[in-house]
Amino acid sequence: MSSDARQRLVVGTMQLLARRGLGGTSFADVVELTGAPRGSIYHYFPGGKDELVQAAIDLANENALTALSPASGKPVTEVTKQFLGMWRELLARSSFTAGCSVLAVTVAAESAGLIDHAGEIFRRWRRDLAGHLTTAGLGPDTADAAATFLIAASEGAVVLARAERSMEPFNVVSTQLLSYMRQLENEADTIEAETT
Amino acid sequence: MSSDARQRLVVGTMQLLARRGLGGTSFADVVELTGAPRGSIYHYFPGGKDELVQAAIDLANENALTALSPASGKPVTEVTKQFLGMWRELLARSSFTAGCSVLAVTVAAESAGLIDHAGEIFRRWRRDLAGHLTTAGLGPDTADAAATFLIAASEGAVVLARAERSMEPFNVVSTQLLSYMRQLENEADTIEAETT
DNA sequence: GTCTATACGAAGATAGAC
DNA sequence: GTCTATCTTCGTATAGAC
Repeated sequence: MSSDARQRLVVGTMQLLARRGLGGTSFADVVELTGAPRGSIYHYFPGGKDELVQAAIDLANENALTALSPASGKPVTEVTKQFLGMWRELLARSSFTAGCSVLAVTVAAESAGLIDHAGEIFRRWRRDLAGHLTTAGLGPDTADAAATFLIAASEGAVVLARAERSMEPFNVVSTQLLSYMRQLENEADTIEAETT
Repeated sequence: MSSDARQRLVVGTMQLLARRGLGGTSFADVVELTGAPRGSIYHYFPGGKDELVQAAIDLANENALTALSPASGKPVTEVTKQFLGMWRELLARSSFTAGCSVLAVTVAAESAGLIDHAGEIFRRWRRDLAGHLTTAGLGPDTADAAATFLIAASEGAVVLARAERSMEPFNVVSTQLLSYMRQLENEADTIEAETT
């Protein structure tokens, strides 16, 4: 398979971005981690680092959407738990050394194109998550707002957990978020009961 | 004043960290931005970049605590607005090119000491903010949780706003947070009314 | 498709003059 | 306290052989 090296490069770059940030991720690091041929980088990514990084956060995007898809059709709290679980697992498996690669790129990008790409990914997450919440019974506006809130608080919680090297702040935020979402769920059920 | 150059270096480093991240902040950048003498860096910070960055996020810490202090003694929603206002102003003044320097260091730090330092700052913010919320009438546990929630969601909202180059996600999160905090305020008032 | 070699600049850090 | 010069390492990127 000719694109095997390419895929390894993308996966490795995503992991390194999540751990060391954009400036801390060099080609040498990526090659060392993945074992991919050095010559493959510019073969598959003639645009250089920007193009490789873009592909890496695209992968992070797809991974997130995939991780969220089993929550489709489930209740609001289940969707919330699914999203939180994704981040909790990342923190646990990495012993708090990894976070969100899209966030890492956002706060360190030097090219406007990379920032815009990160922005599109976040928009995509917001839209996708809002879709799940709408399916779960929330009104469109409520779902939109809740999705953005959920993403922002989760991202922040991951950063706090990394900095403190502890799951505690993440757990605190998870509890608050679940409480908030449960309430939205109840309000939606109440409205539905009143109007049917 | 002999420490004038030192102060300029620290301020400039903090600003650059907030804009370009840790890896994107070089001594050359700092010297150019601040106009400080090149020779001053290792004179005031013999520990090199780590020591300078540490001083920079210490300044960010103090700035945040100072910005929050006028909220002391005010209601829960006022404390919340004060905290959110600090970040909103940063986003607006920088046209979405700047964020939190402590977050930037957290996601890109290569030395354990720097991460731990960032962790201590976040802990400090959580404690300080919880103190204000307790003064405002929340119970200690509720105040602790709400403070962490507020910080996490704000940090995440700043990242989303930067990525999308828009205040919209930040506004959405602000609204949700205020709604949540208002509710805690009401619950606390109710309990107080019942027990007095 | 992948390799080695290398160009070229920039990074952090150090030494010694002033 | 500040300067210039320099060391060394590392970064991205390119060229050309295989």
